[in-house]
Amino acid sequence: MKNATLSELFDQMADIMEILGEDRFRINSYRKVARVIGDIPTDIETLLATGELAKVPSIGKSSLAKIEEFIKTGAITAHRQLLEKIPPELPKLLTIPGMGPKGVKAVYEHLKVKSIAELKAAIENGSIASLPGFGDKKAAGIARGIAFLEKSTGRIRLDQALEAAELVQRFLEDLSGIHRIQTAGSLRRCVETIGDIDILVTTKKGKDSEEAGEQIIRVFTTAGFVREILAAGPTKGSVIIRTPTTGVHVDVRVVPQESFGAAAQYFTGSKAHNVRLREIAVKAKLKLNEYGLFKGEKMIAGPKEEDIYQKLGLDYVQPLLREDRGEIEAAKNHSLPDVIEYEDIIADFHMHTTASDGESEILDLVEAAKALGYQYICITDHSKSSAIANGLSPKRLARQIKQIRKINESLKGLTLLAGSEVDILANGALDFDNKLLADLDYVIASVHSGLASPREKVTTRTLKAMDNPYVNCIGHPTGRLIGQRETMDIDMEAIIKHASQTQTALEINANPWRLDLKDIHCRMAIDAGVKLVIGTDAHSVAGLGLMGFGVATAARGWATKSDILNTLSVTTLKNWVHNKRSR
DNA sequence: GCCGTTTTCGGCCCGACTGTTTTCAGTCG
Repeated sequence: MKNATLSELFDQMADIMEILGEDRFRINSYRKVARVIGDIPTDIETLLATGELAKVPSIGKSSLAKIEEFIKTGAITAHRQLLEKIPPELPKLLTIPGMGPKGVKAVYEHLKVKSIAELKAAIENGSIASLPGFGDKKAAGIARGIAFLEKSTGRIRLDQALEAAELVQRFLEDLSGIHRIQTAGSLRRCVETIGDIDILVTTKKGKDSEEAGEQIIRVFTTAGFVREILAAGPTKGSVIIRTPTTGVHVDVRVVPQESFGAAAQYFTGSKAHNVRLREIAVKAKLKLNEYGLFKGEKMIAGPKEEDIYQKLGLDYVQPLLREDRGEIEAAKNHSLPDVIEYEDIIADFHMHTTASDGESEILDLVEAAKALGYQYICITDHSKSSAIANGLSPKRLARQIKQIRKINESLKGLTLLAGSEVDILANGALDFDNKLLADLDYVIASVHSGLASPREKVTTRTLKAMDNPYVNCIGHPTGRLIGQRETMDIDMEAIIKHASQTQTALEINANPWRLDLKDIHCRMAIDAGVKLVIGTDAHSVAGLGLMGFGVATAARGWATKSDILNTLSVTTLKNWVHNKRSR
């Protein structure tokens, strides 16, 4: 799959063109192409071959030719020519907060600075501060930017972001003069990783509301959890807050009450989605900004987010879909999907007990599931090959099945199903024989070893597992751990196609470390008619609470209720399982 | 470079904050 590489190449060309000071609209086109390619889940080579790529918006003739050249030769001439114009390390300077293309150009042209190391030296010997347009404060700011970059672990996981946001939110709730608090940005859209946290605050109406805003920013930026203030104006505060593991960038923005909807829309993004909206506004001779939608001087929408969309002639697009992945077109012609919601979930299909590597007993999980309002859950401990996870031997699993049946007999209000997370062995065989699997209600098959094997191998073994009539689902299909372990090099198109042919569901593992399948693959699977199942992979009672991350990921993949197994009644689910076994 | 219910040429989203400035450019989101 060359999509990621190509996306990077286009971004790199845009970086270099920015430093060279070329036409910004042209640069923008390259950025757009980079984003669009990055969002495409299918192999770009296939799309090119079928002619589909030429139909993708934002990819024009010129980009198409570059992509074609890359597929054929493994390089793009235009890219190589751009690289020849600047030192190879120079674009890296753009990653430093506070360094933009003009700054990079200036330090290179005046001081021959070609790398971050050389920039550091130039700051220390004072030559940066003496550049025209620079100064002591700016030099110090760049030094802080470098330090941040060196310490930073990059984007954080959704659960980490949520925790940090809650800390700030609780703090803000205690302040006076606040009308409403709303998290925005990528966190509200539940993107799998978060760069910085955006929190929107509206002030209560009144003549001193402006002053109240300033006061809020002042108090926020001087709070105890703040490690560093990046900016603090009358309506916007930007800080790095202390967390146990890393620093997190948090922006708080204050707007008047009547602008709440417009501001929520604006700060939720995504940027690409917003640009599209503002283009539509301009065409309708309107202006859209964070304060409202305006016709001339007159505000025609602002307090409510829904009204912004409505006045632009669009159906309301919920935050999870705002990525410019076709939702604007769908909102225009009233074909937005009615995506899955947390309330639709009545079951959890993936959890571990003390029998393998979990921390909770079956009965504890049962009670917790009841409290969550579920109708049924499925116990899925590891199989014997996962020795580190204390995987169950056939004998132990047989005993556990009996135990589960017994508990289920006396249960009221919840059905307890017996399952297993069976290892897919290196050759694609399963860790238990079919006779034992036949005694289970539901079977997840997962790869836990050999994740770095070649594409061919990891793909074939998973395909083979799907052929087994007792395998109902492939657990965490790509094996990735966000920020820690790359995805397996697996042929997702082949997996999805075979899942459809064999009536095998694919898991959305709800653990924020995994979110596997991820959103764009969910959408691809749904388009192919594959069922998805959300599993928390809980290793304790608390783990059951991760369901929301999985639901959000499904919704970001445009999943509706009917795409998700967790919405089926236990009877329908059993019929579904039976269906594959009797094929 | 891309695109077209005002256009195949001439447009292309919007505002806050900072620092270095005498009125604004650069950066960021």
